[in-house]
Amino acid sequence: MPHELPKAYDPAAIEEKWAAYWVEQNLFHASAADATAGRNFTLLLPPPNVTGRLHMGHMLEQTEIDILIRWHRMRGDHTLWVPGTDHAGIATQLMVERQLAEEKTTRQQLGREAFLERVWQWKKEYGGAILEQMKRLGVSVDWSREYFTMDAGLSRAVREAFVRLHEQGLIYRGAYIVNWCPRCQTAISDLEVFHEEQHGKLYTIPYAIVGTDDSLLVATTRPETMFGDTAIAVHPDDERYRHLHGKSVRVPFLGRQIPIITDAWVSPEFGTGAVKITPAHDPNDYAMGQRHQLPAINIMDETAHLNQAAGSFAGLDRYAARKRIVTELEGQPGFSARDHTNAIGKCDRCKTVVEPRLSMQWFIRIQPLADKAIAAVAEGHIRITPEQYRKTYDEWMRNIHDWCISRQLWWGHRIPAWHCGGCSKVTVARETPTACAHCNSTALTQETDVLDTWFSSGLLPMSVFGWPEATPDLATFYPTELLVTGFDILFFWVARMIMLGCHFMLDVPMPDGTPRTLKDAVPFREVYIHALVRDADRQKMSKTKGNVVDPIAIVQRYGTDAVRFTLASMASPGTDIAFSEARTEGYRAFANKIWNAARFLFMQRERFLSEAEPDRNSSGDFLPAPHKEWRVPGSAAGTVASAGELRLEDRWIFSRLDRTVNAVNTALENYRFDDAANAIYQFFWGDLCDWYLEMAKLRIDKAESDNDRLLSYMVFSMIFESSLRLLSPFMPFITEEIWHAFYDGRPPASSIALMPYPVSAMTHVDDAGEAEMMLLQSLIVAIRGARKDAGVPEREAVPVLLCTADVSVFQQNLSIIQHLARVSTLELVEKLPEGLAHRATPSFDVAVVYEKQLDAKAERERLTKEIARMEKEKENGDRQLSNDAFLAKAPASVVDGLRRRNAELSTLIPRTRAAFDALDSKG
RNA sequence: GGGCGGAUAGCUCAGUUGGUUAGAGCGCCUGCCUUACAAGCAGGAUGUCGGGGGUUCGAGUCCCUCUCUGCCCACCA
Repeated sequence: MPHELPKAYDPAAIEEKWAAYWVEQNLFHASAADATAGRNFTLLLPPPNVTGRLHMGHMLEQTEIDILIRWHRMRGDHTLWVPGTDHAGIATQLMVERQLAEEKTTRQQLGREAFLERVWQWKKEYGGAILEQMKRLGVSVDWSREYFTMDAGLSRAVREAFVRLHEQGLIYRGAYIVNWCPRCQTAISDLEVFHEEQHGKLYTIPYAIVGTDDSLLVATTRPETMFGDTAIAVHPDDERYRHLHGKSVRVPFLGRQIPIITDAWVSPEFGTGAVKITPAHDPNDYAMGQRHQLPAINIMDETAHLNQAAGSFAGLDRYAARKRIVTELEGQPGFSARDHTNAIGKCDRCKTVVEPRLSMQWFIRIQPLADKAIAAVAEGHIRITPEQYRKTYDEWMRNIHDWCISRQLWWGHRIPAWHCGGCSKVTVARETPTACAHCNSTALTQETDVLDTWFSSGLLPMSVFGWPEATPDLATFYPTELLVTGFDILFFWVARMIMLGCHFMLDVPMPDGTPRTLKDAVPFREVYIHALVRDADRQKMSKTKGNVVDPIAIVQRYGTDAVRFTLASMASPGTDIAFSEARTEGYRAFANKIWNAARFLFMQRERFLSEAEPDRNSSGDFLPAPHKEWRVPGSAAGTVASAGELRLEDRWIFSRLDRTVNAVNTALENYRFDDAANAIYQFFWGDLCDWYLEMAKLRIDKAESDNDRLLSYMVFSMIFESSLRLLSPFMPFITEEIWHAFYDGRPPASSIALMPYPVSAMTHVDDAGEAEMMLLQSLIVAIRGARKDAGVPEREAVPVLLCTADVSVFQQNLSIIQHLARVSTLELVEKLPEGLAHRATPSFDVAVVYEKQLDAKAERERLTKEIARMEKEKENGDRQLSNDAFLAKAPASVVDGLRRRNAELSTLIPRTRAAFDALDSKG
């Protein structure tokens, strides 16, 4: 019995049930086969790392996506949301390595094969956690399409992409200086390095000049790299060093001779104006080494310990070496150290200081890809919202460097390249080759490096639909419509998807066989960058600060719907979200409000013998014609209209709903989740519950006719049902529960999520009705206020005197006024007597008759303020209206509005003043 | 070093192309257990819209400048 809903809403009691129901029913499955009607709305979930636990950022992202997805689905679009997880190379390997460390072993001891087995095992055991958490949030993804970036199909796509890029000459291998993480023992891309200001020292070190007793002072922050020095550079125009051009110096400790060279890159102002050049350990030095054909001496191993090239310093860690060098140089003439702050690069994953290191790596020649990616956005094939990020994207794309895609890890897609033992050349192939492509030797060993994780995720919009096969899925769902993601992976992921998608998909013909252009090669047509979720004090959430809010915990406390609504209502574009539990509490109260409105409805339902049974609403309009769509079983004419004339409040609430529906749809079109949420909130609570429901209550109790009773109940029913559908994308759980109860076991669909979303053509907007209702409301509010001033007990009905030019609206709605403002008699008078609690408005003056005197002091204060405010406003208005320039230039509507308001004020001010004087005379 | 954003009520934030009285939620004050809801109802207080200057008939909104504050990018040892 639905009307026996518990008094307070308990989300825990229903959410698990519906979450499971949605998954079991495979409710959100979409296939290429049923893409017949409506347009496609396809979207990829940014795949969380297998190592991940759900955090507030995920929840915001998924809430926003789910709102949009549910909205589109209800609007009749062919909607697909594809979930999956990312193998997250470094992060996952790190996780398992830690586990091994606890067992006092290492991956090296285990060996590659066994280690990978361990990782798969780990993945099987823990990798699904985040998806399980997502299920709890009720996100409407197509679970039957769940993927993992190392699945066979996706791995095949990775190999295919690699081979093709290689064939096209866009992948090359070579020894270049890269960012090396000595802890992870792998190369990482520029993006995986973050810079941090660090207080260090700038050392000045004397290098003996060959053939003289002098020395050249060289400034450096990294003395330990001196063993790899192959030159000292000065600016060609630096007069201080002109005499040294062409001379040599000796590297301290080693005595090795290196030339003094000139290069305009050197800035004479910094340090001593002489800079040591270490091509194997600094990107700038590397570039200079190239320009001057300098040798590069690698002095460190992969753990950043010095090697044989460092002479007696060999074996020392880079920092130990620095310390010893400084100790040994201290006291030497010319040596000095001063404080110096500079930004140093650290590994994104493990925070270890990155070592620039010369090593053999694989790269993508990025420019040709970047060109297409720039064009795709510039030509409007991809829209970026908020727009400010478009510039960021553009700037990054234009300054892009070749992408180092090889990683010296074990967990990941192994590079499909084989080294030949015979000719030592490389064979790149889709499947394991039997012989070297160059010399036919069979002595092949596969490349040990794996690919950057982002290489595979960059292919996802294609690969999840079967690329490189020309599958129906690829034809139907590519390009996806929208990508919703955080700013932090704009370059890592978004940019890569655009580059790879544009590059490869241009070669895939359109479903009708015509060649594909950039417009349809893009992986998505729109990118929406969502906000960052911070804590209530605007601090970034981080484990170290201990301020991380666990979404699941919050969800358990307040209900998923309340948390979702909180996030939506705070998600205004371009601003971070300060997540506050106080706000969530407020929306839990909102959920409770919805719940109780439902209880009210169900209670009333019991009172009607023949229940109103809403028909399925086929057109999607929330109420294109209520008298057609809603039948009353057993009634003669069987329509709402036949039950009686719609009253003012009925017309008004239809009008308000129509506006709200319009506002919500418009807001969602523009990603204004906040506007959408607020519009619904305001309508449901402020209009429907606070006013309509109260009016319906007394009509149902005391209506003059049975028809009118039924009518008010039915209107409330309809509005309520439409509100549920309107709310459903935001609060899927509670709306699902109540909606099923609403249909009492005979729902028109298996889920409210499959019902049409309310749309509005603004045909129910009733300006006159809204104006009349506003007048009625303002009278009720004025009486309530006056009652309060007079100290009337809450429940006591009192006589009220009203002075107004037009009494019709009040007359027609007398019973509403009497009940909502607790009025015993409403008497129309020419002039209000003095000394009563009183309110003046432009349209009427009203006073309550109550013997207890009002608090004259408080009343005087209130009126004084009121008069001052109005006088100031009038003054401003008068000034503007007497200004010819204003009259000439301002639009007529503004001038008219001001005139009208000023006219109101000129009657209001004296009336209010009279009330004030009346108080005065009473003492 | 370059770029982007923010500063509006005690707190967290809205405020469309400049246009009449700057809004919401939470918090606060007062009164109510009114048979949907005390997670509620009703009433109420609160702002020199960061400072200064300018454009305009009119500026929270546009321009300049200053202060404070986030964030991103960057190979100067």
